[in-house]
Amino acid sequence: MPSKVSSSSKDGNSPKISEATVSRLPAYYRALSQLADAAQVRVSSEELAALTGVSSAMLRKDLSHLGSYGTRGVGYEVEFLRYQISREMGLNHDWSVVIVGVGNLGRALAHYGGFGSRGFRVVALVDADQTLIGTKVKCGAEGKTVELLVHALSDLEDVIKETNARLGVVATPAESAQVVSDRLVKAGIRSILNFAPVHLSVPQGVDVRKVDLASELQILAFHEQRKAV
Amino acid sequence: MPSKVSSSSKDGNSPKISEATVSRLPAYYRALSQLADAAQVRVSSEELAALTGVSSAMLRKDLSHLGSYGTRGVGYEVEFLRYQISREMGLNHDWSVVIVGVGNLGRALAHYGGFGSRGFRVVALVDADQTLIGTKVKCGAEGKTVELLVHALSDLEDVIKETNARLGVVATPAESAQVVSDRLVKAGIRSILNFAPVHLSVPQGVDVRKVDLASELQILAFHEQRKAV
DNA sequence: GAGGATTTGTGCTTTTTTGCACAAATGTGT
DNA sequence: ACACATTTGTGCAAAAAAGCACAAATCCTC
Repeated sequence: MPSKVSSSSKDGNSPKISEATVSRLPAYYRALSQLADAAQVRVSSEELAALTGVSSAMLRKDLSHLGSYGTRGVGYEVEFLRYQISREMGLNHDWSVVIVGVGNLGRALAHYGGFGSRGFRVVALVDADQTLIGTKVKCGAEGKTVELLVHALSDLEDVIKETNARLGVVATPAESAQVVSDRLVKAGIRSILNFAPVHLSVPQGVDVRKVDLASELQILAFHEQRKAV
Repeated sequence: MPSKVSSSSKDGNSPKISEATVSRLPAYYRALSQLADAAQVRVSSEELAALTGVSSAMLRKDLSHLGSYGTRGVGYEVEFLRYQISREMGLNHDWSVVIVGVGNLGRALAHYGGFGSRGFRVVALVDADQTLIGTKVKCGAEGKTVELLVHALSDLEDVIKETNARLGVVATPAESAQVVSDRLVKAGIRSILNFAPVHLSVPQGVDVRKVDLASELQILAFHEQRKAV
């Protein structure tokens, strides 16, 4: 058999990048962005691994799943690798995000600059609270803030259709999270980031990622307790 | 060898609960709290698993690492199991938390009710911004809010000593996160929850958990892109 | 008090993830 | 042109996690 057969870079069937790898790609991407900002041209697996807190072997294996983008004896080109990761993760185009729940957390998320700078744009705010509906909330970090109108929860479907939102953020109290989630799914959203401290049950094909602040502290507390011998 | 040798419930050496199990205990604890609030007395592994989004077999194996707290043919007693988990995780006493960085996110965290209701108490706020230092910020959810003074970053060590804080939350911009982390460690903090989008390097013995909002959205975006066939 | 219906706890298997070590490929210097 | 220093990519081994299936223990009914 000759050296290469047909591993065309865009096979129909994706080569199944493992979940563990996917969860680390954002960190690599961020570190590469930092390096690019600092005008660094090349980076070794050792250096990039140190920046992201993984072992260099793991980093290389992770990257090898995307393709063979490094040069032996040299390293990786920062901009090129960054582009490849962003393409693989779908960050080369913007993603529209709808935030449901405009309490303290929802507002903080709307303000958060990290979203806008990484291909995410908050395009809609929704809440059930009558006293919030119709008010305007600043979105985005300093530099390019936009004011968004808070829509009624009853208009959720329309808002999603109009804004073409693909990602939904649930920042409501625990009690309403499941109901909101159901409506997001019914409106066509298939990717949900959940900040409410409850498990959301969704039909197959819908992804939910949960961020639970209290849980994180509890995990820390567990280890902290063990340290105190 | 006879059936049981000496598995006394409190061995000197902890029986090594796996990290994956630890990361799920908070979810079990929360679900049990809900059930307790609803005055439910018993729960089966099947029911509790459904509430937390894991398989019943996994739930049982997780719980078996803590001890044998269920009754075959019956299930688990809600209050008893809840207590056992809380004890194991060190939630039977309060943990003092210092939040560094009182921007949008830091304030949202301070407000967040989920902390207080689960054994965590925000006891100090610290920031480097001169215009924030000395101002007062409301802490805790509705019901029992407390106003806390924002201290100067330069007083970090004193504040930690006075308040006896054990857990540190980094909610600063990425640029300052590593410096803040170093100072937290130097002041004796060995458990850090990091919201800044950078990897913190800390000496051995210090735990860091990272919550990265943008990363979560990126992971969702990755899967969302794959769905679009 | 015996038999059947439940439901836990766990040994074993399978899958996933991590880690090691080294061959393959590149650049460099003489 | 050739030996040598680097650094990637990867096969293989080890460890961790998840899943299966069933024996052991309990309750309920008659």
